[in-house]
Amino acid sequence: MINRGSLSYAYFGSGLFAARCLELLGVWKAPSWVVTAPPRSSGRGGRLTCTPVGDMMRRGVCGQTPLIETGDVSSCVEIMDMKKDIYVDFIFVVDFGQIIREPILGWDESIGCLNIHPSMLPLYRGAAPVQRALMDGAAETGVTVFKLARGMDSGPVLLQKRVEIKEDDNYASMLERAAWTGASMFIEYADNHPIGEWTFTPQDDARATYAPKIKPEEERIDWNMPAGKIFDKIRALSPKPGAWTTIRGKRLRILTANRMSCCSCLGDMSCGELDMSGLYPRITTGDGVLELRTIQMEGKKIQSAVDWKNGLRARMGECFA
RNA sequence: CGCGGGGUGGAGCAGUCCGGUAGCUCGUCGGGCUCAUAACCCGAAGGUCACAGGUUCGAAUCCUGUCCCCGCAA
Repeated sequence: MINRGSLSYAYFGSGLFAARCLELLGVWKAPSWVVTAPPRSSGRGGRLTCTPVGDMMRRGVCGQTPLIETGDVSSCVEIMDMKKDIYVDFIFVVDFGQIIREPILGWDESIGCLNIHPSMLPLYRGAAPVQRALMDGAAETGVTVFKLARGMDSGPVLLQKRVEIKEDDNYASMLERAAWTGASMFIEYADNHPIGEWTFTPQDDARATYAPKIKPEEERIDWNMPAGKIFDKIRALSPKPGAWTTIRGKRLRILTANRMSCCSCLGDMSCGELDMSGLYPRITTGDGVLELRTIQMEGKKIQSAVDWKNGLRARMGECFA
């Protein structure tokens, strides 16, 4: 049974994950209207920058779909008017960045607000579920479609699916896989189940864990940590905002690295010390050795660690700080 | 007008302060050594030093303007 023609939804989203989910859902069925955060002064020179969702809408990915940009959904008159003018069966709230309160939370003539969250709720509730799962070195995470309730990411679950985390995955690749999995899962369900038959299962709050936003100080690498932990941090923050260290007083971002399988015994080298003898630079950690693959020096473009090494004119025993 | 770094042979960089025949690591091509090699040795090609103007006997280097790339902070 396909009821593709009868479903309608509004879409509230701001970030990258929101933009990607919207893109995928839009192929299936375009939203009736979209809400995102307003452009804000950002980036070099403080120019106005749209959210990824706002940017996407401006590029015409959703055709002429109306777009509302507001920093305060709860008291946004345009949203109230839109809701009156264009009926929707539910609202998707994805990676939106604002807490949904009354009156919008109470707009549940049919379904209310649905959220796509890239984790196996009740695990990793909060702002940075993908990054936290990667940082924890998890072998899998998931994606959940649930109904918004008052507590953060605590509402009853409609759909849920596991997503594998591979050794070479990072934040970007996991975000993509979660968006793809979440959107396909939802589309398949919606195409085969009339909205009246959608069933929700409460979360087990006792099992809940939290994934707080990444704080800037967490982005710095402590070379005294074991190689595995550092590796996970690099993946979790790659490509943005990037885990970093410093050398010669400048910031060096590490986008990709490898754990060295065997030769984790570089004699008496100290933590953070560089070994430039191989093709790729290697660095000693608290436990084991990491091989740098892709880096970015402050003020420079992203480059292969090989290129960086070639131009570095490295001295013996140089260290990251 | 938020702060700052950078644009030099195919790649990454040094040289710029104190103007004077363009250098390093790597790659490419040719040759050699080797059972062999991403290893080693020898050799070669390849650059309007972002662009425009100015100062000068002479500018990658000093002055002025333009374009492009990037980091930080918000």
